[in-house]
Amino acid sequence: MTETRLRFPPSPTGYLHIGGARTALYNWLYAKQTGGKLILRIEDTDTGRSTKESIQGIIEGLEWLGIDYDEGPYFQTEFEEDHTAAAKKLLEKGSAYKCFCTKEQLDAKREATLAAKQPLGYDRSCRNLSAAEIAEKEAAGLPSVLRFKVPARSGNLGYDDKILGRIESNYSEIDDFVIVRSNGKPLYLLCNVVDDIRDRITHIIRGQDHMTNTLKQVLLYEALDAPLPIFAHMPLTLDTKKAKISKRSHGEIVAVQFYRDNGFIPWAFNNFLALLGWSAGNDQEFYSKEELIQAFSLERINKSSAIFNFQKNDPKFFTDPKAIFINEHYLRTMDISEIGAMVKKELEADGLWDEAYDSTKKDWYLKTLDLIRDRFHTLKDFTTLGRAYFADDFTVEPKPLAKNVLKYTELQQWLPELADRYEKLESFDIEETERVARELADELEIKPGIIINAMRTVVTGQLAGPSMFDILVTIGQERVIQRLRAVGKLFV
RNA sequence: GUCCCCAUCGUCUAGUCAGGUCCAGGACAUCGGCCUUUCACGCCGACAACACCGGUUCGAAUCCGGUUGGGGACGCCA
Repeated sequence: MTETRLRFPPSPTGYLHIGGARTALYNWLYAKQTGGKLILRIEDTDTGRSTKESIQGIIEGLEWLGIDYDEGPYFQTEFEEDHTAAAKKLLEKGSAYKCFCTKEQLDAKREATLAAKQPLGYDRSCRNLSAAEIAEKEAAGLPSVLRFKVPARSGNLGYDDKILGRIESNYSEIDDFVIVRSNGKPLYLLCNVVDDIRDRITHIIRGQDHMTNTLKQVLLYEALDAPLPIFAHMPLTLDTKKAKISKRSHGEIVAVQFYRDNGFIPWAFNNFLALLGWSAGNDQEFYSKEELIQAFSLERINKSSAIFNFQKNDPKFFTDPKAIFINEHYLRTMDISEIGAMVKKELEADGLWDEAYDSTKKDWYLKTLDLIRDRFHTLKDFTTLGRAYFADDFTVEPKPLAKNVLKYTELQQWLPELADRYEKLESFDIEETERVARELADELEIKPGIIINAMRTVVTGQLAGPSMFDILVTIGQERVIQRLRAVGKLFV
């Protein structure tokens, strides 16, 4: 059996978005599963729209996701000779012809046919120009494009799609498409096929928006005497209004980079993406990398498009709730040292990182993360909601401040009193801190909850968190005492 | 307009190819409850779908036809 060879060919006209990332992921999964190769090819022939930043963004995005490739990145513009040679071959063998129709003429015709509600498409007026006519036009200096000559056959052209099944269309429906611009630059339809032939691509997994291209490209493979690869057209990702997701209309929320910058765990995001349009046929929803590679299959990719379920300005979910749910799952179940490495980057970025967390305080660091990670949603939460564990300059949130502190002015005496008692403790552990706090509440004849909730607010700034006495021990005697004594400044 | 593709809870989906075990299963979200010093987690429960109409059949989510709906493509973009 020959080696499977897949490719991911983004056009660098914007950042890597979730649809592209999913396409890359599916190609990657299939390559891994079959022991094949994945090739990254940057399709930059649209020089007007391609940008360096975009290329960089795509490469970084793939790297963050952990989608690695075996060859490339290749750049399509570097293979212009191949494309031109193929165009020449097609012209010489009569599979293509020169067309002298100008853009203006074509635009006018298109409008007319549209108005007449006729099928759009080139009217083939240059298809049967004689050699003399062509020579005459060229002598007059008229520019021309090269068009592919769709074979004059009756019946249907088709191919077997791995996801959709047999796809067919009548030859009469296929347009004589342009393969070379008037400036001599070959176009996508041709370049893409020439590159795939050269790169010996065996499987093309791409979006359903390419289906009409595929019919044309099947003809190109035939004309170029190349074997046809296996095609698989994936469902598209749509927004909640069922419109195709695009960089332009949705903004950063559909960019892979957004998820990196908002504290997603890379594999969690892949896991989410994999399930958006594919399932193994059972109820499993969390997959390790190895499990997913093993379980993945082209045949089980859904035919119908999937909706990326995010609501603009949703106060509770900043993106698809399921994506967040999956991220939370990994956040709580991954090996704590792996979490530690990821949180390290967040702490570093915020200037909260202490080198000792990698050495003498490593044990404390990992235990603390383990203690607080249960109620977090993203990696970002460690430096925001969890700031009080790593620094003294955390903010006290208004809600718990009002509810748990300001409501009881006596706390200005009670908490310092508790601090004094804590200072005398020889063993600052869970049992002792709890005993002392409850004892004080008893003496004051108040509910322990008042003391405990006030403490939570003063010590962590948060309304909610882990068990209070776990927190005290984690934050440490000295810091706890300081924070309890400073309660007064919250009342001003 | 023309061609192509698709159609199960709000969302992701299982079940469709090989019709009965499906008055349709799971997950997220939502809403209740339990647990709890808080909030989460966890657990328990509720809500919620076979687009419609015909046909085939003893029997249809499943097969066939049509309708409707949605999407995609129709560039000297990729």
